[in-house]
Amino acid sequence: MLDIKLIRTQPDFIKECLAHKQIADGAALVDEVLRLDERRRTLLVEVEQLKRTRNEDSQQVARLKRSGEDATEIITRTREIGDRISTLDAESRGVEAALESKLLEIPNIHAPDVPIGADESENVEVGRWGDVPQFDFEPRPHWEIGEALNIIDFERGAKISGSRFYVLRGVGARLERALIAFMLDVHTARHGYTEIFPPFLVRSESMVGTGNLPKFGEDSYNIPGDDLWLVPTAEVPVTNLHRDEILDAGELPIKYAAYTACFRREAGAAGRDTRGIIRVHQFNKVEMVKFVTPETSYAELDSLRRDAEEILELLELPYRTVELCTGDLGFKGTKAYDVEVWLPAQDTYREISSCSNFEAFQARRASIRYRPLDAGGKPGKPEFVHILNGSGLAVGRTFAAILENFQNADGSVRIPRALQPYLGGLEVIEV
RNA sequence: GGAGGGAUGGCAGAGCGGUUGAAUGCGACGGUCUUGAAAACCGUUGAGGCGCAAGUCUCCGGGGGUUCGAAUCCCUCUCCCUCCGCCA
Repeated sequence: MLDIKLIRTQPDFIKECLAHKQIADGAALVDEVLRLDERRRTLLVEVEQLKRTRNEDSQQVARLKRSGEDATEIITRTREIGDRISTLDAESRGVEAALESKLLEIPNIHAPDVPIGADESENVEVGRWGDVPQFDFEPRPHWEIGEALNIIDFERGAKISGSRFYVLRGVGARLERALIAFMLDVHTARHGYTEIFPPFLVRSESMVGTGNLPKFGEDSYNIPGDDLWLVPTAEVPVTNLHRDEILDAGELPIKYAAYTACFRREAGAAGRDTRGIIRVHQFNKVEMVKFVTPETSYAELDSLRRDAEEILELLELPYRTVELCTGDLGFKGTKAYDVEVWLPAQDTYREISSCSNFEAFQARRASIRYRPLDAGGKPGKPEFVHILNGSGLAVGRTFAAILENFQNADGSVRIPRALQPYLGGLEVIEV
């Protein structure tokens, strides 16, 4: 959520930012917010004046009654004021609710240095690591390798749960578990994150806090009778850990790493990535979430991205990192990097981590603040923290990348050295 | 699932429907005293909206209601606790 004061004072700037984000009705949205905000403040002034009068009158009633005098006249008069207040309050609540819901639909604005662009084709590559493997045979896609090794079972996954579900078995199941443990170990032991194991079901409020509701409800699975949602990412429960809290400046930065399964309906993805485990309804992911002071958030974004990249380096997987242009930045971010792993069979890099700074966008929605210290070290007024998050990494896609990058001509797959201890020393997966 | 009890400021804990945004204690911060510290004493100490400001309004788990007036009464939701049932 954006600061209403910013919209009020710089509406044209906001409209321009929304246009860069390719938001078609951005200007109309801003105008509607301005209109509602104006109306809200007008009502507020009027109703507050009436309430003041009522408060004074009520105290007058109290005085009269105490001294045993008659108060019926003033009570009658105040009753009318009360009715007027009820009417205005009702209208005020309506306007307030409308304003709130509009505000929740307005995307975040981008940081000033983000490249302007229409879509992902205008993202800017900012780094590249590792040598793309050369094969003296035609590299096979991970779904073929996985089935041949009898570690991925698509058919039975579909039987049990439908399309875009799969089953891991044997070494496959263990590899998945190994990756999760490995990633969490690196982030906690080397990168200083605190491990969190959150609930996989969250309430609507939590989804609103991170920006997954009200606009993107179709993307997630909802449990209708219970107002619960299956987490689309650990970002949702972990960010909401500190909802409605005021943190001490000394606690920041707070860095959490959490594994969860992630559930996504992929409603708009019909026909895309239908094969393999790149795009499925349930996948595992280790997520990093940071709560930081505003001055440090862009430096924290850089280190967050590095923390994700280092996992790939330790796993010997080639990747590149792109900075998202305004058109690809999405709803919540001010600035974001995608880390993309090399997938030989697709002959391309595919997103395996997305690292974003949201500045105060989520903090404002979820009311997560901290108490800054002034020059003399005294605690001041609460301010919103900046929140960032990034995948570290998408486990299923890492699994696929390992199969494809380390495949041998005979169908076996080499296990990267860093992962071997997590697989009982296994060096190669063989048929 | 059934039966009860509860939710108040950073924490603990009062609060006959009428100067209660809220006693008191602890904590924190500032000061006095001290070579320094402790103790003692004094003072300060919630959040938000509108407003240039003075100020004003709102908030005692959330929402709604009764009333001239609600932390206090009523309804409802959420969460927590105790007992029973069920259960990995």
